[in-house]
Amino acid sequence: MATADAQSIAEELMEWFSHEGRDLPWRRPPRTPYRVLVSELMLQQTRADVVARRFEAFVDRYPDFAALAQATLDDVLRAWEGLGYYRRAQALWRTARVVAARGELPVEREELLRLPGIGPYSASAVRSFAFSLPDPALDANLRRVALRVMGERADPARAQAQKAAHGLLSEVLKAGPPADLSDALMDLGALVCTSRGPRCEICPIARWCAGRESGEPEAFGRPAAKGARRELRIVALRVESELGLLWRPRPSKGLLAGLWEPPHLLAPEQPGEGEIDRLLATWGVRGARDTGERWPMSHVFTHQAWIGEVRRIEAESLPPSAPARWLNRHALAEVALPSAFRAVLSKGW
DNA sequence: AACGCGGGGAG
DNA sequence: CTCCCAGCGTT
Repeated sequence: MATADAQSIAEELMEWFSHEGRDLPWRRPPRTPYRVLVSELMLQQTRADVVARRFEAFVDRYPDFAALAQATLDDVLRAWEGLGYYRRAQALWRTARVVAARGELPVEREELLRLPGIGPYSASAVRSFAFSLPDPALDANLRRVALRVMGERADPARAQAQKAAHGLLSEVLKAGPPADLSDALMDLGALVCTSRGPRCEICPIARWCAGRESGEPEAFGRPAAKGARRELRIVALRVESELGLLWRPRPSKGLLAGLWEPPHLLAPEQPGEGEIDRLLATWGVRGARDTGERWPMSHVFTHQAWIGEVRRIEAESLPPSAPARWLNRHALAEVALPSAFRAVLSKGW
């Protein structure tokens, strides 16, 4: 993005914002650090129009850090009722106590990040809205707008995508009043450059937008679809000896906790033969011979899908590395086997 | 990187 | 109904 483009984008945003910007309670003067912080905590994962109905009652009851710090947590939680994510109310109250004791809200990013409930977004929001510093607050709106302008397909949650968005928007915020430009970018994301059904025909910065030029602006800047699970390739081994099949218990926490598993490899790409050999060595298998027999297996979880094959291996009847064990037919019937690995037992077991 | 955490608005 | 929202803290 050329400096001249950042300048032009800033000018168009300011012009558009002057007549299309939203009138939101926390934007009205005085835009003090306290009011900014309260609004930002309320706005975490909560739409602006919902917060707009609740903001004034809260700051009327607790007008400043001192008032909030003196309240009991129970009272603050009651004032938060209906807003959800009640942990935010506790964090705000704790931060108020720190600030009331300290005197004022810090300006430095690192110091803000140490306060309860203030993460990367809120720290930047305080700096841009309360102190008018060119520090883009990368919420869902600003990420989406930036990634569409850049034509960047990356998942907005990824660090790499955020770095790119930060670079572009820093330039824009330096080309005008950072607080107003941040307001404008938020409103653009909420009213025009929406997650679904963006209205490119009325967008003031469409001329600079690669996403619009591509003809599929919706394809950029959206969170990875919930249903779109990660696909992993799997090679599971049916290692046979005269004593049975090789299995071991999985860790007691996490996916399929405590169930039993056979030797297998999971990776985004098909594993190489060397990895199979190392896997067998790790399990303490001696005299392994690949029979060449293979059959397909697949399993779909909520968050990931395994697609691959089972390979039949023959090995010597020597003790494997703990906690792996040879399980005969009787033992296999006694332990818990995830259905994901049932395919290992087909073809004769 | 992936979850859990509330509740509501929009399509 | 599903998707998504001015995210953070924890693992």
